[in-house]
Amino acid sequence: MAAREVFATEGFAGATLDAIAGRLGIRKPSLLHHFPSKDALYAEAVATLLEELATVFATALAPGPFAERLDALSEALTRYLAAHPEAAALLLRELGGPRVGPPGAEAAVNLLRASSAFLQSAMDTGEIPRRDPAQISMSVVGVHLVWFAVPTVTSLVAGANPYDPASVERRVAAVTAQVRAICGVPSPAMQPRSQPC
Amino acid sequence: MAAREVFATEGFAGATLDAIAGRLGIRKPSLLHHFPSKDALYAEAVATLLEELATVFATALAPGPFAERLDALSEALTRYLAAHPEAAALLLRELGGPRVGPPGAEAAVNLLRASSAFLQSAMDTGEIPRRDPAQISMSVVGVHLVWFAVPTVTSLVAGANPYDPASVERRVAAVTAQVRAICGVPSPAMQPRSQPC
DNA sequence: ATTATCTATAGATCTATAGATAATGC
DNA sequence: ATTATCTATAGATCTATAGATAATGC
Repeated sequence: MAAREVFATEGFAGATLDAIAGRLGIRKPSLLHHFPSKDALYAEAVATLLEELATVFATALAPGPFAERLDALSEALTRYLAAHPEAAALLLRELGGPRVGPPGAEAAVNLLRASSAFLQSAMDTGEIPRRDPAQISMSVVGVHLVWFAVPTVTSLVAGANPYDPASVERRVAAVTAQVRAICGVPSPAMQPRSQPC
Repeated sequence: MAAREVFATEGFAGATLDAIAGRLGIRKPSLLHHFPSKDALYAEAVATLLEELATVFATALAPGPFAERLDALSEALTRYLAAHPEAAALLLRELGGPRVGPPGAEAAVNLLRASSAFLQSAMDTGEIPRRDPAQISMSVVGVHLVWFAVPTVTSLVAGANPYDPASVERRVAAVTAQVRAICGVPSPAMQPRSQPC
């Protein structure tokens, strides 16, 4: 949606109804015909984003061994964020701002709790070492979001447009390995010293 | 500074000069007596934040073995962000928004390049496996920032106020281990399988 | 540092209009 | 075929407020 992009780049207060309507090719009063207020428009933008994320989670977390499910989740999230350039910035703004409230905060917290429960079950079966799942979940979210939330900085530091297909592939590979490492999954590439002797 | 907090929580457009002046106990025209414009006030807030961060980097990166320097940096950054509750959110807003430009973007990119160079030197000496330093630097920044940038969500997921002293200690311990893992530093706690046999 | 004031603009409301659809009459 | 209704759109307008300036006080 056009509103998402404007809210993501300009912030709630900086996003004007004129700008959003302009992107849609209509006038401000027409936009307000579809939504009772700017707040309602914002709430809808955030809600649909979180619904899409919940779908990504549910799809990626299909049955299978822990490491594969973790990789699937990392890859699916990265591809979603790459395909929706406004998503990461909007999420960070929404979750951090004073506007956190239903439905934004609750839906996001539910996703993070699902992630923590997923990690907890892997700890219970001994697949990964016991750690505080909340500490890991928040960090994994950070790894995923920041790369796409600050595209200008990312492209300057990485030397490539992060939305570039080749760039996305490199990010998928890097993030998958990094998330494994954070969770404590033994990854051959990350632990060259742990070869059997 | 009071302006930092308002910019961080409300965003640039949402931060009113009245709100900032109110926190300072003065009136709006008095605030504009010290700064020529709102933009100048914002630029100053971001610039001083990045100068403080540069100091934190410089202090933590004192000579020593790579792993110790990395831990010192993780700890120093976490303690700085915990002591300045508005810093993480302001950084993410600034680096992600359309307002990225001197001095914000340049100073931040310099810090990230310093971080990448630090990692590169450890790869050159074989202390950590060769990876793209930019991919690691951005992820490490994500790990550090998001935890403190969305305090409402963090406290709901972690079940504790992130600015609480005990909570900060737990975060320092978790982040230090996670950053080591992302960088590929063998950490006994994270790699129980790599004991000599 | 303040009070008073200026100017611009934002969200929101009101009224009107145009195309499409449904219900009704012949 | 006609009338009524529905839906989306727009221009004009209202009200509030934001950033900024000028004049003044201490």
